[in-house]
Amino acid sequence: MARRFRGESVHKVDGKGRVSIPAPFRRVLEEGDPDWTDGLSPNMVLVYGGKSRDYIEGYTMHSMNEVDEQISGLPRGSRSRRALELMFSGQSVQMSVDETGRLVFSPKLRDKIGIKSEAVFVATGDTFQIWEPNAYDTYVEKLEDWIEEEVEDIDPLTLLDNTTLDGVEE
Amino acid sequence: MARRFRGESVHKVDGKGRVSIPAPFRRVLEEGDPDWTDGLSPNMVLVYGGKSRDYIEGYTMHSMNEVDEQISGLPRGSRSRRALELMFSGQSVQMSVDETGRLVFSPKLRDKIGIKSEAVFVATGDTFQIWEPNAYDTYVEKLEDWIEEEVEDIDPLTLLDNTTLDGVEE
DNA sequence: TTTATTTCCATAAATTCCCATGGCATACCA
DNA sequence: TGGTATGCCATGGGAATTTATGGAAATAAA
Repeated sequence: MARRFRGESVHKVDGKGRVSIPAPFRRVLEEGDPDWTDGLSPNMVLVYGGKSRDYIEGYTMHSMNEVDEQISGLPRGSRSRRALELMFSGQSVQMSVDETGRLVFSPKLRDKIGIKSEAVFVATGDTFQIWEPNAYDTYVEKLEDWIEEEVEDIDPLTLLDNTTLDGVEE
Repeated sequence: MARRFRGESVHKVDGKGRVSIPAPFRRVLEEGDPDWTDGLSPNMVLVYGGKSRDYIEGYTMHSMNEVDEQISGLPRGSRSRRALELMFSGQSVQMSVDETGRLVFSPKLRDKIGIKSEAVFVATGDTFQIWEPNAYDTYVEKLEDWIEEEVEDIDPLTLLDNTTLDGVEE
């Protein structure tokens, strides 16, 4: 069972676009890179596709391979396959974490989500997301409000019971 | 059936945020960590999400895996899934109990529930809660009052009969 | 040769690791 | 059966690492 990303934290983005990856995330990236060995810096993939997404998604090499394989399973030339290929092959970058645990956002990436001087890293299971802080706050607030009103009960886990498939919007 | 947490106790929080985990809880954490073996220190997860919660929730690795898997079962991108991911992946931390049986609360965690120099650990079945002592007292009082007035009967166990799931909002 | 990238040092603050001590229990023993 | 040993538990202190982050030097690109 692969280790999962967990936690959220904010990091500075300097003029060159350099950002520290939260240390615990690095451990997961290392474990998730089949080529990684001790002193090396792990590889990973950032997906910035998805027109309406206002975050970038980070994958371990392992998770990305899984996605790639699933896509390969779709009929060649089918619309869904092409769409997924565009997003996960085209609109993504493979990069390696540098010696000091940072990665570099190209201007393109920064523009995509409007990052200026800080970025938020948020775990979401076997991937993580990178947000512009304000956008993230807004997102969290909305989601929390929704939880409050949806879950009269104390425990959000009751959400697991609602088989109600509420719209997969956006 | 997995071993359950039981009991409540107060512990000092030092300047670095270190707190001893009640020894009996440690035994449960050990049993609940699939990777744990004899001399090792068990891993565990603290969940601090939930806007209106004024406590932090402790999970064994096992319980947390169960939750994670259930969440993975929800439709990708659905609102409930995102809400749960935010709370259980984003707003949580994995950590390991140290050699001396302690764990470390980051300032962020301490702020969340207002912990200063002491913390209360309370068992709640297969998870436990961590409270700021005063907040906990208040909570307990309210709950006891509620029991008094709601349960004319002498035995609280009669509550088991009421299938009525009325939320105990604080 | 200018601008943009990488690499390579530098460092303060945060976090982990290691060692230490007083209390309590329970086990052991003569 | 009074006393002593043994061991775990709660807590503290300080040293040793690891992070996060900045800046300069070295390379590559335009």
